[in-house]
Amino acid sequence: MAFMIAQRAYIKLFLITKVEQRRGYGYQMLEELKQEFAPFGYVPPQSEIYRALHELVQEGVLFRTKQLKGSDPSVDFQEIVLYQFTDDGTEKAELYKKQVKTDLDRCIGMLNKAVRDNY
Amino acid sequence: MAFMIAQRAYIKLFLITKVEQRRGYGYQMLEELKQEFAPFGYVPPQSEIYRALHELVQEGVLFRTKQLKGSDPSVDFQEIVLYQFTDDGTEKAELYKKQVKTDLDRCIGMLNKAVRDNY
DNA sequence: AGATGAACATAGTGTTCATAG
DNA sequence: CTATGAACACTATGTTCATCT
Repeated sequence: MAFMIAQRAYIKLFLITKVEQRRGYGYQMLEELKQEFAPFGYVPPQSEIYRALHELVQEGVLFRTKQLKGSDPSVDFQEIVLYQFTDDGTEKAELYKKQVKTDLDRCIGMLNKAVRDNY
Repeated sequence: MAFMIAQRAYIKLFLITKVEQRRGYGYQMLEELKQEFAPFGYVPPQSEIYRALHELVQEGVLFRTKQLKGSDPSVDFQEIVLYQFTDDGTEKAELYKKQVKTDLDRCIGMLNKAVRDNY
């Protein structure tokens, strides 16, 4: 058993939830996460978000569709990669979340123990 | 800012507290920590305990004294390395603990956020 | 078995670079 | 500046080995 939860797993969790709420793309979700974690002084690195998304595709949870960002192609040519759940992606995601939940609880327990025992 | 607290820092915290309670030696504290963390399925690796102790010595928090384990040298020749606080070790330890506390709280906050936001 | 230490190998990262509109 | 991706570099860690009683 590893000591703490990995950053990758932690980020994947949030990405899954974001895709649950609405189809999203990497850069967008990255910026949102930066905002959310700002109070903790934690800046999720760009590379980790993309690595996490790639892994979720590899694992068959998400699939990619490319698409132009703006509604008017003559104005906005920016191509983005949208992520959404595969057919059985929702199930797989739920399973994954269940596993991560166990680990989260374990980690919280260990950190609380540190506070209890040493302060 | 790193994502999570490092295992090294986490272990150093417990080692400091153990030395506060009584002078101890590596193997002994390792075994105690193994017991304490067993419920979490976490087995602190031997190498990390020694590395942590060496670092605390480097940082001037602890100092070492060698000593025979048993009371009767004709029976027990096992040499152990006892650790105790240096003159200003207590202060340094307190400062270190204060810093780690901040990080512990931050980590607990981030893990709780994960539970709140994704379940 | 108890006890200490270091060497070696690797995974998970952080940082930088490449590309494109 | 938005957006995606990969290459590279590093550091904390896991595993193994060495040594002694």
